[in-house]
Amino acid sequence: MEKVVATMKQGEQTRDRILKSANKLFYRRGFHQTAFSDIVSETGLSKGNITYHFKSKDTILAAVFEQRIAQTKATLAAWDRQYPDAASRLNCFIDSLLEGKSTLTRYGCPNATLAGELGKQDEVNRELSQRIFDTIWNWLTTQFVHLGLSAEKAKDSALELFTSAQGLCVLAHVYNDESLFTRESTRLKKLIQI
Amino acid sequence: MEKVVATMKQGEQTRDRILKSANKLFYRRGFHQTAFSDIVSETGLSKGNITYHFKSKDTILAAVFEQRIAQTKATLAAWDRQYPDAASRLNCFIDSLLEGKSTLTRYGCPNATLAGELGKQDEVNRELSQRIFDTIWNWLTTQFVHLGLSAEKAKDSALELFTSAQGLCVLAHVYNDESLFTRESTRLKKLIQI
DNA sequence: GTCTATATTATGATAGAC
DNA sequence: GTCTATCATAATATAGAC
Repeated sequence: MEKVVATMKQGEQTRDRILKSANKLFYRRGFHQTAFSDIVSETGLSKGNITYHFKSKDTILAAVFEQRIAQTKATLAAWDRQYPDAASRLNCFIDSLLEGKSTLTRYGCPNATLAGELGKQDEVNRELSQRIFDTIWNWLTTQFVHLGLSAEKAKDSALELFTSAQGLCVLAHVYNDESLFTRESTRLKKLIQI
Repeated sequence: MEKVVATMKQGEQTRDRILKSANKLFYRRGFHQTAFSDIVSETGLSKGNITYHFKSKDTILAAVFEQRIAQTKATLAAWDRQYPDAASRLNCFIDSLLEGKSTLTRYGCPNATLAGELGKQDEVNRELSQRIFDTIWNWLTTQFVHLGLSAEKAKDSALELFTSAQGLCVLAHVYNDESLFTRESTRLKKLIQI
């Protein structure tokens, strides 16, 4: 989970601030459309200071990926702690789409759009995206197993739910229409009725 | 449809050649990752000549969009002419995914990835992507109506099929695993059984 | 650790010869 | 209509003062 700011040293805080801003910008503008100067504006730090903490833009990207992977795992672990039953946990997944629908519509899925931009040529970045997707797919599969499905069937159900969610993000983004999320939520909820 | 090269004037042929190369590059590398010099290499033309036909990179992009919209309409119209029944036409849609699975896995859906890259800030480009998506969604809806569904239900079924296809493209791309297409094709085929 | 200033490249766009 | 050559700019990366 996220460190409490008060317990961080100054350099650590700065590093964290850079990462937060970069993550936001890479999501909202895209990686290549985010210039170094954008990160300067967003953080309020100097270019030199940012370079002190990350020697290149690619280094920032790698750190952003690591942060996203950790964040994804943390979120899923929190749901696991909060809800003892798989049905409620799967509900969390769908509800998180509905709660984030406004942003997801405006900018698409953060992981899919970044993967789409970076995965075309760079194999390394594609694999980092894959790690995030794998974390989610495995977690979904585990929940369906808890609902009583076989390993095989659970993975299929997880795939169906995951692809539906991703497809929904794509269409909502292209149409700039967040009502697609509520419109399809009924069907999504049906997928978790076992 | 595409003009026959023999009937084109020289300038028209050049213009067409630029468009074809740019479309390919924008798909495989992304718009911002495609430099002017890449189009020069791909076409074998000089930079000056390309500029003569399109005054800027954005002008090329706009023309690529128009070409894609026309191409999408042409493909769907061809299926309409070739197959009298809606079931066969919907089969064409699914089969086209399977036939293109290798490229779709490598680079994602050409329209979704371009929309993901360009739709984040530029409203105009998002709307051009939307026109392509709308062409497809409307066509799918029409087919489901022909199968006997009400206008409302047909649009829902079309949405489910379309989102599934898009989600599939996202996951296959991230996982670099084209077998996901064959794996999910059974479920997709079920969606067109009315 | 943080800043300002500079170097280096590469990109999109233009000018002008043929 | 097509080419070569050049310009202006914007972006990443680096150097060095405080």
